[in-house]
Amino acid sequence: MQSKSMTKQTSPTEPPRGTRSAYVTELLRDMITRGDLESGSRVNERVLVEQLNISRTPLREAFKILEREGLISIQPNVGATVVAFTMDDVEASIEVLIGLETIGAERAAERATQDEIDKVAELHARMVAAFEDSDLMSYFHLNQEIHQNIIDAAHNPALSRVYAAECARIRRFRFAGNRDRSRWERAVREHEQIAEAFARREGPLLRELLRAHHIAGWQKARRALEDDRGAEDKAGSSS
Amino acid sequence: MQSKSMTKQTSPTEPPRGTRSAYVTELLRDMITRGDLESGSRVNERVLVEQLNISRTPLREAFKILEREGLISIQPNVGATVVAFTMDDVEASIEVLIGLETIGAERAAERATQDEIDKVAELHARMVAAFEDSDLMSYFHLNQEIHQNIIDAAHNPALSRVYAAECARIRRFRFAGNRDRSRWERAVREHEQIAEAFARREGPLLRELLRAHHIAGWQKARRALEDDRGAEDKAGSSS
DNA sequence: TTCACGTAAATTGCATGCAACATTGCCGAA
DNA sequence: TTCGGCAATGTTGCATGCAATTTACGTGAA
Repeated sequence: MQSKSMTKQTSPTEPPRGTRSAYVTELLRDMITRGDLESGSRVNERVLVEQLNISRTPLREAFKILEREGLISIQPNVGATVVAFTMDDVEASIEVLIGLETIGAERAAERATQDEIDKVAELHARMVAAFEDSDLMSYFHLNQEIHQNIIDAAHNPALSRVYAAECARIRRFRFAGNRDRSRWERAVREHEQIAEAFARREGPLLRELLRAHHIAGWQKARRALEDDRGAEDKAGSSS
Repeated sequence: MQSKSMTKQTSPTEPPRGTRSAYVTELLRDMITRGDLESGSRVNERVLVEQLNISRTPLREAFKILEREGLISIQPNVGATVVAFTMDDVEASIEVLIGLETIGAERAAERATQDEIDKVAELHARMVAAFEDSDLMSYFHLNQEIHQNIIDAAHNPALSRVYAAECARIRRFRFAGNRDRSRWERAVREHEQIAEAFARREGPLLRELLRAHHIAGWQKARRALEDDRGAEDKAGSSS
């Protein structure tokens, strides 16, 4: 910890490749997504500087980036806090994501290359495998990747960009969707249909399948999150 | 609500209200929108530091923000350049904006308060007045404000946020749309219908009117911009 | 000519010190 | 007690210096 020279090992876990700024941005994003930094909590510069072994300059740059991404909020002369989402906020984001996929689905069905279709098929196969292994983490990531790949197949850079950003904002609230096995199984079946519709370039069908998929997933996730939140409120009011 | 940022030069003793970081971010955004910083050109820190009379720290923070907004691009250890849009890039953004308004229109028709409807009616009246005065600048800003207000009436914070961000990205390319009087007149008539549909809460109609409005506006703007670009290429500013 | 290479200049990335602002805690008055 | 004000502490905002990297340039060889 005391060695602050240019050693490659700053911590046993992560090597800071690229710029410090980008490195710490990604690190903080992960910490927020994973819940290491709680919603609504203050984010102290000094604490993070010591914890992450970097100086304040790149950290503050990361703050600015994350603020623009909608993950933290900075009050001038006061400090940064992790943005606290209400369930309605998340729902609003989902509504936006559905809208974006609505545009993307039809365009993707028109414009996708065969390679892109194959890629989604491959990701889907791997996702099914993850499901069968009950590997929730891999499943989750592959799931996200499939959606992003379909969007990307629309060949609209602005769309890809906005979609990715909005996904990142609410990622931390979407784990909860597939916690019970029955919903999870249903989600996999939905994905099966989605992958097929995409492979057949059936834009309108793809669009509707995606919409239904998101709505169903969010309903489950919302309920799970509300349970969590209720439990939290009862358990940990010791902050 | 006058033109507040149409100032040109930075006096030696500026009034940087708020943080320097926020101040310089807005300044740079305006400079890009206005074309003071050309598309594709390098953005040198030292030059801006001298020109804007601030130090490198807030400037570099502004760079990070603007990069996340999609206005500039930063290459590590090399520097920042103003993002150069192709016509297809702009069209992609418009496609996204249309998609966002599609979601927004129906929700806004359902959820708008009477105050919000009145506000749009008032903005519309002022926009018509600007048109009759041939005040293109005011017209343009009121136009943007109307669209944003309709979106805001959907009461979806994520949507408002994303829409505003995407508008800001391509603002500099949308001036060209109403340069010939006939298109401008037609745009005003379209806005008349839009305002009415909104007032009557006719969601689907509003959605279609907005889509048609954007497509028509963009077609004109694209042609105008392509003419400009062609002329530029001939005039020859190569560097 | 063109290419290669090494050095100098310019530019960026980051750490750190200082000043400004906000927050906390204490003390006294009502 | 409660409230207001003031000092002490902590935190943020910014300027600046230094190291690392890139870019520009000049020299020489093929």
